[in-house]
Amino acid sequence: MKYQKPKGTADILPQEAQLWDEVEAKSREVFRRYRYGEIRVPLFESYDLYARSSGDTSDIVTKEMYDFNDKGGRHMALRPEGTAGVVRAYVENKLYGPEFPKPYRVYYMGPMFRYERPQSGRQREFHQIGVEAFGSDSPLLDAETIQLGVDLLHSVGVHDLRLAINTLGDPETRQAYHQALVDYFTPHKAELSEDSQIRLAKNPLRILDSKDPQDKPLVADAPSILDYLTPAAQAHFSVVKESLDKLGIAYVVDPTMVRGLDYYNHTIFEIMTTSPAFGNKELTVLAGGRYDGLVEQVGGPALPGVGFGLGTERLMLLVQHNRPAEEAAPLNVYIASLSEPAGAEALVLAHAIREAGYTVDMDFLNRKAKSQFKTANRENAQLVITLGEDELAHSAASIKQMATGQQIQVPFAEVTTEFHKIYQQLVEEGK
RNA sequence: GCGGUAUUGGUGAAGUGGUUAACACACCGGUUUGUGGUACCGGCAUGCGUGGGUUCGAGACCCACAUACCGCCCCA
Repeated sequence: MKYQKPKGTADILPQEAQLWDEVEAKSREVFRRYRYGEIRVPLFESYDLYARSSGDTSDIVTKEMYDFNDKGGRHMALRPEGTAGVVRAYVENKLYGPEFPKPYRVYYMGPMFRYERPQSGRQREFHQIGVEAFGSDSPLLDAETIQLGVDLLHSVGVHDLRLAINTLGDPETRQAYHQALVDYFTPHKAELSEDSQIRLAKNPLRILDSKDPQDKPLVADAPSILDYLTPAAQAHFSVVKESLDKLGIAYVVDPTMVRGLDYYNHTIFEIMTTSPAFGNKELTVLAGGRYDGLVEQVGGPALPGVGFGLGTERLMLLVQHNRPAEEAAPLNVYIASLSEPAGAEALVLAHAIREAGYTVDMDFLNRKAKSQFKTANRENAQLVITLGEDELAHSAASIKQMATGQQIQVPFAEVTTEFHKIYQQLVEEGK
């Protein structure tokens, strides 16, 4: 084969695209109710924007960025996640201005890119649906955002969710906890896995997330961030938990949960689900958190933000798995034509019937009547219009109702102007 | 980035170095005039991911590369 799709990309073919369309439509409806507006930002931005916002030591930056130099020598990167670009747009368009509501709420959906080894539910080009809300540091907004995520998943028929939350506290908390981890792990450095020894120097928080059995006993006894929260961070987290309780949203606090991006602080959360679609493994389908300080870091005012991103491919696996295979939408009319002049007439009638709002297809391969009927049958056609010598001679179409086999003659003029009546008479009343 | 497994028509695949790459499904056509199903008949890979090599002979063996899947790292 001469050309193959780039590694880690996928073609979404019409049948599947229809499902995407439905999921996106349902998402939009949920966002509308929460007063989120759509924002469309570039698929690529300056490399520095992502590098600085995600954190220089994050894996996304150090090994997963899909970056390139453009013809003008600018160092660009395809977006590895949605938040940075949205924050940039928020700042650049001064959406923090007094004329805009706070929180300022936006959602996006589209492709993201990470240069990594593909696996199932994990590609180099993948899609996310995400939301961001700027300008409020209220823990109630954290809770609302989580509720939005849950609603979103419910709306597309995904239940059986497990919500895990944690807090990374404020900068003061993080710094104290970082130090505590270093103090705890350093004496045991030799007992840590090779990966975790590197993490200890780069990002000790990540050790908590290690799946290496060698690290597990040490991680189990590691200090918990919950013991290092400043009173303010403590208070914030308490309100988030109380709000979730009040909303009746079940959750577990997982003090070892961390994020791949450095900009998070305070509340972070993941919604996971176990499904045969994932080989019965538990996978995170939606994740997010608060990122106070990011707007400022990108050059805007010191305004807080909170949001989440959900992996569309993973969601699609779930939705596909839950849904029974539905039969194709019926074709209203197929036009069989038996000669070239008949084909030309078919084109005219097809247009008129489409104008009337019906779906129409016809033959473009000059096939025999029998073959055309076979195709009509396979396409689940309700009516077949046959155009041959007789029909052209009398300027009247033969219209056959496929379910009953009944066939009638109708003048072309009537087909063109009164198709709605004909359809009702043949299809709807026939039921 | 590291490790493992795989790659044969539109699809599912058989093929364990030796003639024309099995079988099935799908699709297309036919069984005399312009009508759907079934049945029957016929057609449908000069080629086995790509490029090299070994051999008298390669879809089968070797090497490299590409891609997919699984695991690690990490993550949506």
